[in-house]
Amino acid sequence: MTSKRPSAAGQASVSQETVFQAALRCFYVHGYDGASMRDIAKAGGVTPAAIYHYYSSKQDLLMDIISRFMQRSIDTTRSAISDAGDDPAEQLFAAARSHVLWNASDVVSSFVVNSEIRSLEPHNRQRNIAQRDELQRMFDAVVESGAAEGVFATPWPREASRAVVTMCTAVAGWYKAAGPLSPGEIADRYGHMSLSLVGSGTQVQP
Amino acid sequence: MTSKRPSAAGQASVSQETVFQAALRCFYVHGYDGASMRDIAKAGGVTPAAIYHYYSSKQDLLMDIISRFMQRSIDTTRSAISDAGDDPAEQLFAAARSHVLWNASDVVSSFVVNSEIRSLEPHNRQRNIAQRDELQRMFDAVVESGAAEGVFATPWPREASRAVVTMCTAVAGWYKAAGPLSPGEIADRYGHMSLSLVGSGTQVQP
Amino acid sequence: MTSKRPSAAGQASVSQETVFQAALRCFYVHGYDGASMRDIAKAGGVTPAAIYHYYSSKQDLLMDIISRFMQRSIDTTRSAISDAGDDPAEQLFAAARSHVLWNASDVVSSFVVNSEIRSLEPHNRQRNIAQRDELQRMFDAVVESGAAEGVFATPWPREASRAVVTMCTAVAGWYKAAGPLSPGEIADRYGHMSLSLVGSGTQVQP
Amino acid sequence: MTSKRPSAAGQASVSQETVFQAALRCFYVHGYDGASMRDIAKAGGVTPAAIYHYYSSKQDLLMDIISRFMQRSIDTTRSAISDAGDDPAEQLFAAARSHVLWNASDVVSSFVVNSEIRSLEPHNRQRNIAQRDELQRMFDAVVESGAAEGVFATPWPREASRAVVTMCTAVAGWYKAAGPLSPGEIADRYGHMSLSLVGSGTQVQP
DNA sequence: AATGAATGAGGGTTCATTCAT
DNA sequence: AATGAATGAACCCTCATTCAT
Repeated sequence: MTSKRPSAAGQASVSQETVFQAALRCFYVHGYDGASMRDIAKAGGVTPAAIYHYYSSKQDLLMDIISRFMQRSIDTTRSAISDAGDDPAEQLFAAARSHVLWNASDVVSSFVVNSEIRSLEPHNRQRNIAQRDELQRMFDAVVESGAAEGVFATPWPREASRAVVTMCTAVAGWYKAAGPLSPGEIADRYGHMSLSLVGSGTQVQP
Repeated sequence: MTSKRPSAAGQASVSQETVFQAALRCFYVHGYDGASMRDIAKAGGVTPAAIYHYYSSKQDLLMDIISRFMQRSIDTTRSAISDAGDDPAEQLFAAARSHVLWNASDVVSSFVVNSEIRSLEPHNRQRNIAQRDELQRMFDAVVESGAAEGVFATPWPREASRAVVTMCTAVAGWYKAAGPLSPGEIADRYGHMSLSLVGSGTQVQP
Repeated sequence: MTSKRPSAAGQASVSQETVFQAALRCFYVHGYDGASMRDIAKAGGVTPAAIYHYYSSKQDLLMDIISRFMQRSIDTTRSAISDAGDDPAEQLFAAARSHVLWNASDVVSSFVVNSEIRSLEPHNRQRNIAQRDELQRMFDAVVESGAAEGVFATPWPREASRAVVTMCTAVAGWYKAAGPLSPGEIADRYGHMSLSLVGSGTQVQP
Repeated sequence: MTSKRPSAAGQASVSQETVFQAALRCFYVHGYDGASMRDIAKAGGVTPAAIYHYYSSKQDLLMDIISRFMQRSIDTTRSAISDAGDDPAEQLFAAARSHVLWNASDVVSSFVVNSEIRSLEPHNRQRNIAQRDELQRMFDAVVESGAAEGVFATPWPREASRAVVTMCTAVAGWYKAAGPLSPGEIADRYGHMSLSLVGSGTQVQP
């Protein structure tokens, strides 16, 4: 049963957003099973029972967190590609760059989204897989078109595409705001490494 | 504190190995917090209390699983590198290849090891970080020596090295024995992609 | 840490009082370690989990029982002494008498309080010792003033004072409501015996 | 079922004595229910299972500890009285004195014996009550004979006798070997206080 | 919108005890 | 005489969730 929450669409109440953020932080620190509804309530400054005004269950909370983030990942990537013109190399560079930036901009969400998929119940997991596939397919399309045009030399476009998404997503696992590199610098480097990975001969010289 | 188990060394009893495997499978399916000691006991065909003959706690079980796997990851990689001769390109190819093979050969362990680090208590996490660093440093050394010798063109050896390990490890996240590619084929491709990533001009043509 | 219970002060809820009484009885019959939370819950007609609405732990329950009783012991004794005028003999008689009456009036609490001190965790035990000292010191002051004024002949006021408190407290260990003597009669006799113990020459003839 | 141990009579094996002492200490520190058989085994340097060679159960261990101590309390008191001649005052002085000495000489046993009676199962508790009565009756006899002869002025020989035993036994609850008074000095004082308690006019001047 | 009280199920862990060796 | 392995029951406590108010 889905909650009475207005989902990604309508304006969520202030309290709901508070609960959402509290849950996100708790799942990040303790994991889905390790975080209790009491923990979340305390972190959000509300009563455990109050959470059930916005979410029908703990699972519902997790699903909201994951699906919202994934949808924005998709939207962000789509925009980056469509703004990059027609050159597959420019498109891949832009897609990788934006994916790194997006994940580095919210490492907490990114980590939860990528580590708690297992905690989704079958029905929700299915929807999640669809979103992940949608994201992956955008990268696949870019790499495959580059391979078809001959600008990417890789003989395995599918593996390369998967590796690109994987390594860009993983940035959230180690990125620290206090590190020596800015998110933009890291994103640039991953853009170039992605081009290397697919065997692009026309990659912009760093 | 730690159990009477002979650790990675001596011959563990049959029952202990049974418990170990049962715990591994349960952690894989339900996660550390999601798996109960009763689940593990049932999966191993023993009593919950019997587990405590071999492991002092649930945490002790997780630590054994993780540290054993990490140690073998280190040993495997070290052997691969030292058997590969003096050429950094050959070394990186061999290291990436063996790392993919190792993780694909035991996706269950690999997944648990790479997703339950958060569940380690501070003391154990510290030891785990040391092992992860040891593994990463072996790849770093290869990439850096290649960069110093001029056989790797990458301007960012450190990021490239991290990306290589990341993407090879992640193979366990999607590899299925029933897939179209054999582990050896996948490993080969990742070997080559790793060389691309570091800008190797001397990579063997696939 | 400590529960939300209003302690000795405010009005405790009916359910909390029920739990308190159930725990008291269980500790009396089985001892602290021998009584289980399930026993207590059953005795109070509630669920085990419900107990944790009022008390944060089994230890918290014990501490509430002990500290409440001790505080009333102190208050009772203080009143008795201050109502007894200036004569140390009258004061000691009154103090011993009221202490016997108090302990005989609630042998269950008295027994638990005096036999489960060991079960207190260090922090709580410390607070308990302070209360016991406060009670003992009131008797000490009376005996010492009597010795100083020469109305008590005992050469060892400190030992005598301790013996008085000991023997009066111990009444709870054997007093039975069905016995041949009323609490008042027993209290009178212990008042006189206390005067004997300190070598009072002016004790009222029984 | 009683154990195969040779009871208080025959020569106990060295190991059994070790187990006995370990149990005594554990019961002293943690209480009967609070001490586990594993605790006792560890304290005695043996295996939990080994304990069952000497004692049939945990309860059997407690009973052995309590009944041995009580029997010696009785024997000690009987000797003291019979060695004291015919004067009830001398007898009471000697009995109180020896009882204090005995309890102060083994505060650990004394504490366990006097605080774990509740932990005895019905059958064993009955036997314990018989021993306690036997001890009390020896004091009663002395006080009553003194009252009959007119050398003790107390109008309540029974209460006085109980108070004497109580306060002497309780010495074990606070006596510390490092204290300012030697056991002998404390015993003397309690002997004199006992005479005061029964209203003896012929008590030896301290 | 929000709460405090309550629940039944289950959490990790320890228990006294047994038994084949 | 002594052990290591094992058990079934029970331990204290916390869980997600409900519901009258």
